[in-house]
Amino acid sequence: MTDSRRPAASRTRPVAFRRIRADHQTELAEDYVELIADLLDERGEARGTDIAKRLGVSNATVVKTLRRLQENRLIHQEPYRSVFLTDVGRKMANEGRRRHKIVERLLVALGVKPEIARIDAEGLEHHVSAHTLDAMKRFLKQGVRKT
Amino acid sequence: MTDSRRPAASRTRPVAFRRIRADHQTELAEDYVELIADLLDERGEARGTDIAKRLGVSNATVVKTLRRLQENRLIHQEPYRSVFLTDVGRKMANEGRRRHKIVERLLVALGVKPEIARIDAEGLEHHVSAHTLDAMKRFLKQGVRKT
DNA sequence: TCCAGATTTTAGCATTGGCTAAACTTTTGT
DNA sequence: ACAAAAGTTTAGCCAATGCTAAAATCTGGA
Repeated sequence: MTDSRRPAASRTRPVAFRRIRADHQTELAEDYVELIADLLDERGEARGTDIAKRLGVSNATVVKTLRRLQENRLIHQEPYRSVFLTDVGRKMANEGRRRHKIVERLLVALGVKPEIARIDAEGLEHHVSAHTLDAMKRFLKQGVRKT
Repeated sequence: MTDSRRPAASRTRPVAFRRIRADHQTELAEDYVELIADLLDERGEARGTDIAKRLGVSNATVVKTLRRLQENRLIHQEPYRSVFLTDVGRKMANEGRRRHKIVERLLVALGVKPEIARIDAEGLEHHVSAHTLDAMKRFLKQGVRKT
């Protein structure tokens, strides 16, 4: 077909879009475990209501999502009790925080206002590949260079 | 409550998460119109099947999504015919391309490999605020410097 | 202790975005 | 011109993520 004559961008696209769809699946899970980790650190427990408040969604939605996270062994919880992270969940939370920090620091280094950097980083962190994250880290560490 | 004693990050979160959920709603629409714009530029028409191939989803899914886009006046199409963009759709596509280009160029400037920059930019472009985009533009324009 | 108020979960609904298989058009080759 | 092939749409399914209202459970104060 005309395929070989198409610009490379066209052929890479399905890959990119497939990854985005995959990322979206883990995105919510990551947000939850990070938030739960924060709450546990801050106050030793993480109740559904607190999660709901910070995420800006209803209680019922949180309950339903937590059930799924529990099925995926990221958290455990008994009815009417606080949520806790499994080892897997804790690891995911740490990984998320790490990414978040790097992205946020990068934005600030670029001159983005801190409050905005925090908000944007929340959305961006889930779509940064390992390679890009490394590049960001390198950039932050060693000042700069440019073409 | 304890609210005033919580770190600022906690209080900003609902804002961030709400924006992310909102972004997700427009994300698919933006991807579609950008893709349609590309196809129209490349070959003068954009058929459902081409969109499906590039997005990596089934034909049926594309049909269903296009119906929604048409309801939202972003595209128009007659059955069994090519899709076209409305003025609104065209504007959205241009805006998306602009953001995409800046993000991709920034990643490359940071040392990310071009293929990876392209893929990552596809996921990142929807979560970059106007302010952050400006910062990126400024950074790209004036070479570099660092704290 | 025990019940009233607060908290949490369940029930039930809607929308989005995915799929496959079947039905329907359009196009093409003889 | 028309039948077979190719392309497109419809039908009907599923899972995820959101909601409100009702039911269930927990807890603190009398």
